[in-house]
Amino acid sequence: MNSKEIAKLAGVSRSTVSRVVNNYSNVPEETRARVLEVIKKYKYVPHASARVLAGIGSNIIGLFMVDKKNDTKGKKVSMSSYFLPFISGVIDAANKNNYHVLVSAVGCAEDYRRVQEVFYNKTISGGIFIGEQNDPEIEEFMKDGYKIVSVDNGMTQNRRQENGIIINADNFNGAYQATRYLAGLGHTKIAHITGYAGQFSTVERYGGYQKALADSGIAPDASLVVTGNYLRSGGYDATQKLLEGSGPTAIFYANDSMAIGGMQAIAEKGLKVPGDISVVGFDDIEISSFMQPTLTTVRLPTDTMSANAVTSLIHLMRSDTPYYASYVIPVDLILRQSCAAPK
Amino acid sequence: MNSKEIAKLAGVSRSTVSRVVNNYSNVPEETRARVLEVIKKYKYVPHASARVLAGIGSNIIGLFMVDKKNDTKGKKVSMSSYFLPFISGVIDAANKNNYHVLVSAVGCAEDYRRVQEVFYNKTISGGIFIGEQNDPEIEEFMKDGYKIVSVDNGMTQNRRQENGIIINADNFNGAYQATRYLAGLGHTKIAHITGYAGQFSTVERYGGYQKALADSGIAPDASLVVTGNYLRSGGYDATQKLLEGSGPTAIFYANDSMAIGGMQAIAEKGLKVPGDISVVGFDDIEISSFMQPTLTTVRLPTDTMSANAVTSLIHLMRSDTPYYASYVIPVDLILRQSCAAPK
DNA sequence: CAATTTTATAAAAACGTTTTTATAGCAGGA
DNA sequence: TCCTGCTATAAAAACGTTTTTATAAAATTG
Repeated sequence: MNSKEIAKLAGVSRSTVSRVVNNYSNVPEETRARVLEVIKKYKYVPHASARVLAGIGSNIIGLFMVDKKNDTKGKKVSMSSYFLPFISGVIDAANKNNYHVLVSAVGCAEDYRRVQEVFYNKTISGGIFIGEQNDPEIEEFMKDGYKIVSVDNGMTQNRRQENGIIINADNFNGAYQATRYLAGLGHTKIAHITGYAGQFSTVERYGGYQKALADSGIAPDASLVVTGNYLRSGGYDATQKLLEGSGPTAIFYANDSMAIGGMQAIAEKGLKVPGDISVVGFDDIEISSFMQPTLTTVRLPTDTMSANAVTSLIHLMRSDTPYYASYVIPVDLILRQSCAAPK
Repeated sequence: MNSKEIAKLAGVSRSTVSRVVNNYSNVPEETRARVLEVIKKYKYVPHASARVLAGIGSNIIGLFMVDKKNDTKGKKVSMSSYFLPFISGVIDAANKNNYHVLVSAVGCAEDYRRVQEVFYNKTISGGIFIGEQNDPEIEEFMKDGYKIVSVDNGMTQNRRQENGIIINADNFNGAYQATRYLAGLGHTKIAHITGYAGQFSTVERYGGYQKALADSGIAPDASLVVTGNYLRSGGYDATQKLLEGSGPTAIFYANDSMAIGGMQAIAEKGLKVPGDISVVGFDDIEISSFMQPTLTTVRLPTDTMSANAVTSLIHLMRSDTPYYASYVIPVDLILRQSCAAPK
């Protein structure tokens, strides 16, 4: 069933059907009603591709999850735990605004071909990237004028020139709060397991940690900082390494996954959390509130961020003048059971 | 940049460009090379909508997560924990076959309008539904000839007539294995917290439990069966209720979420898992291996199921003769720390 | 070497919309 | 009354492909 047939059945022209479908004003009530009746009767829904082709633009946005920390050669892209609430939030916000969401994962360079395809072939009219990215491909897309919102992005600092929107959690402040909290409990030997080396969030969280130490009058101790990688296994390994040296009384992990891996290493060493060692994470992934003890952590406001991403993108897609914007979303420290004053 | 311009630049006609793009055989090597060069130079990618319109069919499939257990009035649809690996698996399998995935959540009747839209307007050429569904809407879609694979579906029994594919985990056998395992450890007072009343998986898992009791020579005890709802809070409530009566020495929960809620209730009662009560779940969601103690459970083979769903759907989309098929995927009992012999 | 088949490729039709242009009918003003 | 401007709507053009049809040139056949 197409608009031509509907037109014939309603005794009007295709143009009139189109005007009714698109709710234009210049069609008298009587005609409109007649057309709508036929549309309803035959369950007519305009062909999406035909509309896009005619210039109305796709109502699909892309959601791309960038995760290159994992080995993805031939294997499937494993999604970071904190992606799920994002996906759900983005879909929800998009649907509310009458958009559909095409979801894809980007794990290796080859995957960018697929992303490029949907941008170039006009399947989507805008895209949201989530996850650490400082990939030239995304810069390229922005330069080409495609509408892009980048969440948790590594570019904030250096590349303010492009056309696009960047949304980040306040990594620095979250780390600062977490570390200050530990210091406030009386800890002075506060260790830090960092994120993946070189990533923006890693640098920011490390920076917040350092500033908090300084503001608390605690001298930095290089032996208490171990490079991690945001993975559970990395947290486990880094913690083992850390516990070989002069023992800290508290550890601030750059994310929850590593904290969970670390707690396992701590337990295997025969130490108690928080009795012997206090632990703080970052992200507040679902598992964290079910650990024993439950994990004190910095909550990533995923709902705010996903909703913000969608509305920003829609704004970007509707405006024709390119512009840059950067949002930093505040975070909260969630107090649970994994911290205590040092003995 | 469109095919007309490419044609002009390469000194050929649009038809030839099309034949090159689609890798048809009847174009000589020399011409093909010339056209490909221009295409590459100008980064030409054929307009997706134009191709669909011309009859080539969309290369997008829909992935619909059905979850009506939660209150979704105005709120966002919260996704069940076991959806994430599915999404990831489906996207991965689809991408391997050159399909993109449009993801949507279905929480209320209104959401079906959105789903209907993408089917009717030809945005997608097939769809996968995940989650308990016995909704007339899906039946309707199947009847209308749309290509559909339904995973974890409630229809298996009664509606074999439709055109579509149904994939289920072997719920009955999983529950059977779990219960037999508990009986094998020496338990005789084995309780069961069921899933959401009326759902197919609930019935099957309950059935497996009953059969295992019978095969183990244990008389069924109605006071040891409590109706749950697949939610964490439901597991908590049901367990409290259960522990008021004559105490069981083991509990088989119809899913992990309820088992996790239940373990909390058990701990609050001052009882130990597995010392006082053994616990088995179902699904093997990510959290389960991080509980203290780690949770013995029945693993849902999500990878197998998602890959199976995609390949089945592609098969369905490519064939023109409608048919019905139903797959039951075997499951495994994963032994961890939450079970022990009764005192 | 003429007749026929095959090959290469151009031109045209089709897909289903939206948007622009055109036109007929009619109301209002001079 | 005649012109002007507005309303309702039809017709046509445009969007960018694929597919079908047509045709000229080249190769093959007897």
